[in-house]
Amino acid sequence: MGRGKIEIKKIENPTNRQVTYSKRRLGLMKKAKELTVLCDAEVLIIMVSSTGKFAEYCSPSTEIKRMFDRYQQVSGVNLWSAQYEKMQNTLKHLQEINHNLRKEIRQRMGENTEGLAMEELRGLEQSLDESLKLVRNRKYHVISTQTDTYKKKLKNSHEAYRNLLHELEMRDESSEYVYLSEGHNNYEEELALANGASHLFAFQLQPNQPNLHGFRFNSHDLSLA
Amino acid sequence: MGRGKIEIKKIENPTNRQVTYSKRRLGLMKKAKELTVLCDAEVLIIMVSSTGKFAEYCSPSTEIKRMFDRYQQVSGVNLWSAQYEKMQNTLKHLQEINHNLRKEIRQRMGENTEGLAMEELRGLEQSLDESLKLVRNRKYHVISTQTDTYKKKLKNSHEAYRNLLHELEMRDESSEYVYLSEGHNNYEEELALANGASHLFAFQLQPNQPNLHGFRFNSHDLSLA
DNA sequence: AACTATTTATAAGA
DNA sequence: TTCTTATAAATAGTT
Repeated sequence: MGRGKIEIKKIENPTNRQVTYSKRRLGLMKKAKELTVLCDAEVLIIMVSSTGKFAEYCSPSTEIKRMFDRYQQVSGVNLWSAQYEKMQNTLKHLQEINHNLRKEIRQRMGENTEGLAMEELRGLEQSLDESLKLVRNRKYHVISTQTDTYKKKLKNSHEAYRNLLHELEMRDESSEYVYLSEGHNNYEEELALANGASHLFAFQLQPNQPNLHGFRFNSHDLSLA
Repeated sequence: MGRGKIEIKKIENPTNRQVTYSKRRLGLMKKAKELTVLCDAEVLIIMVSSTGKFAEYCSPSTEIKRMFDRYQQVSGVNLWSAQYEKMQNTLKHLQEINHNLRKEIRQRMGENTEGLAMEELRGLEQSLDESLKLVRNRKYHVISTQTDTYKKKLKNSHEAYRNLLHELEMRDESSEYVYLSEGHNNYEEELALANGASHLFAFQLQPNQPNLHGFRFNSHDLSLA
């Protein structure tokens, strides 16, 4: 349809090719629009020229995403299958690991041990025994550190107090204010009060007894997966 | 381009519309093919008729998926961002949970306890103590069950053996075969042999000593995430 | 589905 | 690029 008939094969002259592309691209778009209107159809065209230029036509009231979704359904080709499957696998793997971790925690809490063989039970017992020792060591370390700190603090305030008292006595021997220190010479009692954590000492006295009315170590939330 | 000029508006007669759709669909395809060949371009057409029939054209050497990916890049529209983000969030959530679970396991193994407060340490210690008791109970239960089983087995075979021996003696008082039973009257030894698990007894004798050269309870693989 | 009068698209040239 | 125009191609209405 032009001044002369042409053979349908690649136009070698790049300029000619470009010109023809422009003209025919517009022609194709026009035809697509007409089809859309005349026949109440949905049309999606995506084009890339040999120079890499994009062009698209999408019939009004048609969403590209929806079009592709429907295309996927009809063709049975899943365009995202690669990415999707990859992510799905990662997800599955994570959930599996998660499950195993929860299982291990449960076993380390002494639950679900029915399926364990004798050797595994022995291993678990040994591991728990070692862990308990480590935690106790850590606890004693924290206790001693805290105690030292409070002892020093108390000693310092005691000294400051004595100095102050001494100074007052020196300054005003006939003062009406009398500071009585006898009632406060119980060192342990003052230490506990300064500490503000009386249970800490109760704990020190019976370090292996479970604290039935105090804090309990909670498992992390096991709600997901 | 026909016997008469037509207005570009929806063809109300359904039969006519369908016929026109068929004709023009083929025309559009042909144009697309020609464009592809003449201009060395890539073309993708997806069509849906008003009756819901799908049709597609995709230039050779063009993959729909690749075309679509490129389209996304150019248009900047991420067509499956919703899905993708949702999965990404799930992944992130799972990894977080995973991290917390590992942290709990490490703490239950007595590691990474530096960050724990006094109360948490006490709770952890108590939990480990309870768990250890549970595991030991379970172990003793397994041991006693196994031991009972083997004792019964051994008793049965012993009886069977005695019966056999007795029968032989009755049948043939002058037999050349003499069964000596003295060497096998060590009950404990036979039990251990029947058990096939001599370490089990070693373990029974010192149930609280770590087994330094035997099985160790292993943590699950912590390689991922 | 085939025909064909007519409209439409476009190749080549300006 | 855009316009022009001769001509090829597409197709509306008919059979």
